[in-house]
Amino acid sequence: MAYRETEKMRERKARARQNIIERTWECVAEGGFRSARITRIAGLAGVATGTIYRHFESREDLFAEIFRLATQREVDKVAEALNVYGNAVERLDNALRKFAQRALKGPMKAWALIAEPVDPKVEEERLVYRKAYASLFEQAIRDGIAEGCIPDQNARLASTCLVGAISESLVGPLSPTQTDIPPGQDNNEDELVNTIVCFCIRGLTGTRS
Amino acid sequence: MAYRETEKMRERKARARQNIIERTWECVAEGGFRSARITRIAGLAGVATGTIYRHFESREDLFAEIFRLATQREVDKVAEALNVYGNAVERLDNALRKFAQRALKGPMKAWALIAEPVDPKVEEERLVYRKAYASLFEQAIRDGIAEGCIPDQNARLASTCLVGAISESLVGPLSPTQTDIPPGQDNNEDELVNTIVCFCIRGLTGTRS
Amino acid sequence: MAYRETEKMRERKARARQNIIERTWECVAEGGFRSARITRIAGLAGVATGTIYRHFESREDLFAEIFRLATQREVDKVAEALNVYGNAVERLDNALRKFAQRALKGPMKAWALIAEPVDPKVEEERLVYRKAYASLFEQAIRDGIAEGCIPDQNARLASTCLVGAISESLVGPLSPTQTDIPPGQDNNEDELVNTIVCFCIRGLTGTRS
Amino acid sequence: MAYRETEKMRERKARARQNIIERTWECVAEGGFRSARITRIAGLAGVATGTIYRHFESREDLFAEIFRLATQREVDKVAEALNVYGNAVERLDNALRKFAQRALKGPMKAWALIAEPVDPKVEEERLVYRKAYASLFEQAIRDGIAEGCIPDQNARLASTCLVGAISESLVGPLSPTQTDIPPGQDNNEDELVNTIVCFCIRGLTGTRS
DNA sequence: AATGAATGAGACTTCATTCAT
DNA sequence: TATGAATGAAGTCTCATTCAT
Repeated sequence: MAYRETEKMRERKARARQNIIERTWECVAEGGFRSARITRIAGLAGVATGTIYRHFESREDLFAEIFRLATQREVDKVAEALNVYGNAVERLDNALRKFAQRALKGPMKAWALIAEPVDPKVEEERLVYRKAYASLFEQAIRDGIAEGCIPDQNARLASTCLVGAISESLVGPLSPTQTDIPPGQDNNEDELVNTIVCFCIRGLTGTRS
Repeated sequence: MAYRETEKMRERKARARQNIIERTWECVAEGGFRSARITRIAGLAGVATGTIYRHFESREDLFAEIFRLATQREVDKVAEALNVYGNAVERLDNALRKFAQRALKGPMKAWALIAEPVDPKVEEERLVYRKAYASLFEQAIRDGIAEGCIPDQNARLASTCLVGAISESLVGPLSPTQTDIPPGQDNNEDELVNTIVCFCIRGLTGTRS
Repeated sequence: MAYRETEKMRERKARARQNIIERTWECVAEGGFRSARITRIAGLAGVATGTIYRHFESREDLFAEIFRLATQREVDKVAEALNVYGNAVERLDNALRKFAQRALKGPMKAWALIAEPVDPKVEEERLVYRKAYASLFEQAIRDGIAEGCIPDQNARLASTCLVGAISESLVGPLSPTQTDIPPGQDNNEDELVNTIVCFCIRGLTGTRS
Repeated sequence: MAYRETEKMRERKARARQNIIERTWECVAEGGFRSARITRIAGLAGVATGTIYRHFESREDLFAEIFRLATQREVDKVAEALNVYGNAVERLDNALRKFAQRALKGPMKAWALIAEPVDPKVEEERLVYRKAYASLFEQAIRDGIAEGCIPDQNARLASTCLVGAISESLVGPLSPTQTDIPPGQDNNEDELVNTIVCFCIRGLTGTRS
């Protein structure tokens, strides 16, 4: 019979691609981009290595795509969290909390997106990502300055401080090698997030929240 | 006499070892640990690759040693900066400024010590390093709380936030991909350091400094 | 009616095959056999790669067929050019000129047919092709010897020399790497053809034409 | 004991390199550059693949070196053959004969040097090689014109014809697939060389030698 | 009969480490 | 003790061919 079920095949192909993407993201979640081998990804996805190359031009391109997708998801979440009802400080508080919570859930993923050294094409995506974050926070800070709830300051630099404080505070300390921190009240995730966000908000506003 | 010979040899060996260490640190300053090749290190040091292995068990061990030494130097600087006359906030301000300035002078070094992904043995050293920093800042924060110039808070977590905010703010923004930030007042190194340190101090104290 | 259907299908199939052949020859004209990818041929022909394999057993078989057809065309041209009115030398002069001119018009094609290294099955076809040429020229040379306008000699070997001299003189010098020959009178195509053909005729006749 | 026998090792290394070169040339003699695999070369040489890369930057560089060496040998032989006592025609006759005889001894080698499509770096060497040949023959032809034993003509073009006629006449017909030409007087190597060289000389001089 | 996604062997290359000298 | 040539596992990528649809 003729090959008419193009639709079905297209779907199947899309599924295969999606599968590769998900398996790749799994690998990245395990050890970052650098240690995600094409052979391992193919193995996990249950396809031949060549198949990866039918869906993506190169390892770098695959990673760039993964990065783009994961990043978009994160930025969207932050944008959404900034979009609640309230003044700028409240909205920033909400967004920072969201950002921190998500990073805590997948530290290696967060690290891969934020700090892992990557190839040029992926780094290019990261630049876009950083700019997206910077823009979001920066605008919210500007709003706060206009509203009078945040003192006048260099909004751009401040937004970088926010991302930095949270990233390192969460990603750094929680990286695999650091999970030996003795458990206790201090390690309670909620308190961790709370403390960091308070630090950030105070850093911005200069007031005890 | 035989003893003198041995003495001489020991000294010579120590010099060789020191030389390898210094050349390795140079390589790391260029491109981080990952891109520091044994062959290049040997080349710079003017010895054979095999000689490296007479002084260090493996590349990883060499790097761990490098890390340990570099780290100690940094921690010492911060400790020294914390040791000035003044109240806790002033001392922390001084230390954070020192930390930020040093990171700015050698961003790649700072990145290698703070954020570059490294092999387990090196990561182990990093943990020690983080703890050393944490301890120093933590103690200063506790002092501040006791003095009443810093509000009561989780000192350990706060110290992590400090390191994180500064690291990412400096190492991140100054990484190669971010050098396209348009030059201007904002890029002035002093202002950069100033802004970040203020953010940190406010984050700690909750007051506009 | 069933028969008519079959007839129509046969025709359609023949057209598809012809299309594949023409597109393949285009690819060969671009970069020779070696760089003619099945995927590219299929793309140009507007069919799937699998379809190629419905018409030809393998890439090698496809190339062998292409070679056979192209070759036949060339040999026919030479045969035709040898078939003019005149003595053997004049007829050979005419044929060599034709041969040279055609090679000049499509150097890559000529190179693919004459000199490109190819797989066994294609090489087999090349043998046939060479023999066809040899036979044509050989017969003309024999005619010339009989007519007395060409001195007695090994006609078969002489015919090989003719093909060789022209092929290399045209295909070799016109290959991409040699296009840096400074332009001028020497590069005039007509003069080039003229010189080579004269060389060949002199080689045969031993007289200054 | 200290590593003092640098001389010995240098010699050994040179031998290893020489060995690789010879084994590579063997591979080329079997199937040309294209089919000479690094793994096979390493296997023949009895070394690891990595060893090849200690002596040569890349496969292409190795081939370029092989080409350079083989080429130099050939050009030297021709230069030497042109350097005998006699007039230009006699010297050319001698050189062409030498050239033809050598090509006959190793057709695949000759083909690899003359006509096989190769990577850019190797092609670059070929250009040098072609120029060297062209220069040698061209000068001899000019000498002949000056001496009056060769009629005035485009010496450069003529020299190309010579190389072409011989190359194709010998390399083409004698390639592996063509060895099924029935043996007989015609296939006698001496006669073959003789015929081709006569053809060439007549092509140049326009006289029956 | 046509499709084209999937296959997977095989090619080149890198570089930390070893060991005869 | 120092040397550095040699090692070889491991990585990415290509492309002719197959086969379920």
